Amino acid sequence: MISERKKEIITIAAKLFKEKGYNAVSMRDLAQELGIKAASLYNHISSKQEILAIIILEVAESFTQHMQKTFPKNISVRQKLEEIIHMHIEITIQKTNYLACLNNDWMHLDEKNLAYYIEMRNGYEKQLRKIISEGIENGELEKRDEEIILFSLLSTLRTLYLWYSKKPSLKIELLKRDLTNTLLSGVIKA
Amino acid sequence: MISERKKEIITIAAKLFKEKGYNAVSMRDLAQELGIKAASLYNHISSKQEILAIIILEVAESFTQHMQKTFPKNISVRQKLEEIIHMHIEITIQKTNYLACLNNDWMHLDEKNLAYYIEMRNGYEKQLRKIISEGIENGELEKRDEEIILFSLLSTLRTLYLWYSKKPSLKIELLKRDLTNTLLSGVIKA
DNA sequence: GTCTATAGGTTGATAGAC
DNA sequence: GTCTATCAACCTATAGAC
Repeated sequence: MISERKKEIITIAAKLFKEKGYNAVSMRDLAQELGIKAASLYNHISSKQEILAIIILEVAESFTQHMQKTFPKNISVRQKLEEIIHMHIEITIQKTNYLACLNNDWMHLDEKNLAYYIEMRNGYEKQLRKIISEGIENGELEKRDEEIILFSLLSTLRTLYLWYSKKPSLKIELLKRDLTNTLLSGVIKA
Repeated sequence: MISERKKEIITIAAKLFKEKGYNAVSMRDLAQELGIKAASLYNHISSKQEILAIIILEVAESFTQHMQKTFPKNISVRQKLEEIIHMHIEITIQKTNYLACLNNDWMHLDEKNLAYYIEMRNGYEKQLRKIISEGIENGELEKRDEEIILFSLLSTLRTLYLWYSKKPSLKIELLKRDLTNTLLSGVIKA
């Protein structure tokens, strides 16, 4: 069980990690933001590492679960890609700071959690790659290098948090519509 | 003037910063990689900050210069975007580690250099935004939110280094062709 | 559940010998 | 141009009082 106080610590930590990075945020910084002393943090968490692991693994597991729900569906490749894009947008909006930590500080996980994270990331990419190659084979997608399609899609989705947090006025429905169209159909008028 | 030894220090530093981030690399780590002691580094550089600033500003200035060359050209919007995409690909290949530092550690620049960097980045985005809105107005580009086009393009180009370094077998010409097509025309077959 | 005090280690950087 | 020795500041984490 995670207490309310622990959740609060993790939420604030994620905000600070997003701004300055895991290594540049000290336990004193974190404690100060909560209005307590650094030593008091250890009544709620066991280490700085634990905070990082909770943040990163929560988002990573969320992506994995959603992918495993979408992957086996009996729908077109286009529909699968749309679902995945919308899922990334929703997680970005709900977990902006967590996502920033995952992107910037995953390499600072300890050995065991790092291995688990990389396993999840590889699994996710593998399934998305399979959706793309299915689309190329059945003619839904253009014949292009599948790694280029995979990573140009993923890199936009993974760094969405960077500019979404600068444009909070952007309506979710507009974002979903225009980003999906841009990623799937490009920008040049036919 | 930058001596050969100083260049070597900066090159190795960029490699380490890419792997672990600026704050997780100590002067002792850097010295060890060069086969000397940490104190000896200070015969060549004045501070750890100086190394970071040289790395980041060099790439940032390079992007700015190229954009200022492309921006005023009397060519179509499509051609301008193609030129910018190719420029990003070339800088990514030539300066992979420098680019990683710029992306991950720009916020650790000191006050003065941070202001200069942000000024350059804002200027770059402003000019690219202008190219995009020109394209929407003259009908070359689809009518979409211009911020969405701007940042979906930029986020792929900015994080290209992440996966290019994992796929060094990828031929530059294939990358230029398929990435340009994917970004400009999408992936769905018409 | 928070505090003070502190252990034990690492950090960036300097002084001065060679 | 590199070394050893060292400093002051900072780090994560623990012990024990309240």
